[in-house]
Amino acid sequence: MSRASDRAYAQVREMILSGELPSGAHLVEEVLAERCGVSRTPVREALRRLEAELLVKRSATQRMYVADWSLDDVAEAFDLRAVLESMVARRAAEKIDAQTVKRLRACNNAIKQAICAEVPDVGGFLDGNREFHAIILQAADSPRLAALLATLIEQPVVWRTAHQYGREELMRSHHEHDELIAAFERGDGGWAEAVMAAHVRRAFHAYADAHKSALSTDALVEAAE
Amino acid sequence: MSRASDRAYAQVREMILSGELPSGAHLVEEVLAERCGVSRTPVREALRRLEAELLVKRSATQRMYVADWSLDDVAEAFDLRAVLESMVARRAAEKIDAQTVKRLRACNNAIKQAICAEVPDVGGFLDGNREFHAIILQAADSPRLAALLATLIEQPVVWRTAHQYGREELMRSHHEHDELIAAFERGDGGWAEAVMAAHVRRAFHAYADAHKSALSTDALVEAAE
DNA sequence: GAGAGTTGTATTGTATACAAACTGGGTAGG
DNA sequence: CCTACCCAGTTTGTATACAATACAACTCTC
Repeated sequence: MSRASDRAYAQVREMILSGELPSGAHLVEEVLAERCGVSRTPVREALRRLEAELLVKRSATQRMYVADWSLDDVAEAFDLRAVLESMVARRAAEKIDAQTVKRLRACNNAIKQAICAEVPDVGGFLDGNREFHAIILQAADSPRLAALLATLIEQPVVWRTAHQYGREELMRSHHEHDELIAAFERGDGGWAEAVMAAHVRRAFHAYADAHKSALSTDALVEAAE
Repeated sequence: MSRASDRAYAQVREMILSGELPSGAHLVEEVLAERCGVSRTPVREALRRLEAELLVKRSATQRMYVADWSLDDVAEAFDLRAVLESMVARRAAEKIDAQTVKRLRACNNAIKQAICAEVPDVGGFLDGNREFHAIILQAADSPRLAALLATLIEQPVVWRTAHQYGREELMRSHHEHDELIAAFERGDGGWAEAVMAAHVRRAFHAYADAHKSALSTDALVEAAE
């Protein structure tokens, strides 16, 4: 991540996801270039990548704006993730070796440690979670699938969701991972696929619930003003 | 397609798919720029797009090469297409209106015309086919799915396949379209999904068969040299 | 006062120049 | 003979200048 275009990508992405650049904001290359401390060239590259992720959209006349993600959009993205991650799980189950299963188990143990700390370590949970899914993606040995998922990784959405989780919900996630491991051990692609689909769909509903309560909070704040 | 980067994209892509730039060939920006009659800037943009489609890959040191697509890679791509197009079909079936179904029917009639000409009009078939799937994609109203499929549209593969088809096989494709329309009329997402999955998977095997005979031809040619 | 044309400004697209990084081969030292 | 290193030639990354296009405000006309 030392190249200028990577920094620009990371920074602009962060500005969007943090809300510093709100939905619909016009993204002017030169302004972003200055804020990132680089020239327009790497900013352009970053914008193309963000466009592919649908985080920014362009008008008919090539101007770039921050896309607005409605709950429907998030639902659609989770739908896709569910389908693709399930496919990953099935392929992984059919190809995985004993040693990789061992790594998954170790990783899921680390996740459990993070959850069971005195105060749940959400950061640790997220790192473990990321690694767990990365190992599976690698085991699936499918560059195209990996490429498609990369454009869908709404890690920030997962992040927000996890922070809403209580210990109990984090444990449910952990147990689903266990079930995935069991499916992998038996090389049962169908089982792995089904568990993964449920895993992602549950995550979506956790997000949606959090979203709804956030909306009501916003409404309250607005009413108070 | 009047912007230089679009032309560069189309031209480089064509050079790759036609075999003018063979698998593994090193893609030097300046050389491509000259061949396309543009500067390096639009070529770079084109290469990033092709990279996202996995038509070119980059080495650890940022050099670009033409990716080599084994039969396994093509199989993986078709797998993905089958899953995603099925999802498109299901969503479309749940949202489509009568007028759009009418357009599909008209489109499929045009396809039939092309097939039933004295000499089958493969170009017409391909145009109709493209339009048919585009209408469905539009009806599914899912920008993310559309974006993902765009990076998978191996139209050239479809093209090669269709040219191997006889009239009978073209008609089978036509009849599958009819069945899709029937599923749409009834709003039966499950049916549409299943038919579409079969449609794509059959296309893959048609490709694989053609590929195998092409391979033996190649082998013969090599042996003769 | 409304609408079409016009012009100045803002923004994106492309070309080019230069800087940084990699490649491959040759040479010195072990 | 092998290894490590270094140097010239390539190739990619970034900055900047300029061209093309879009936008918005202002006329001018009716």
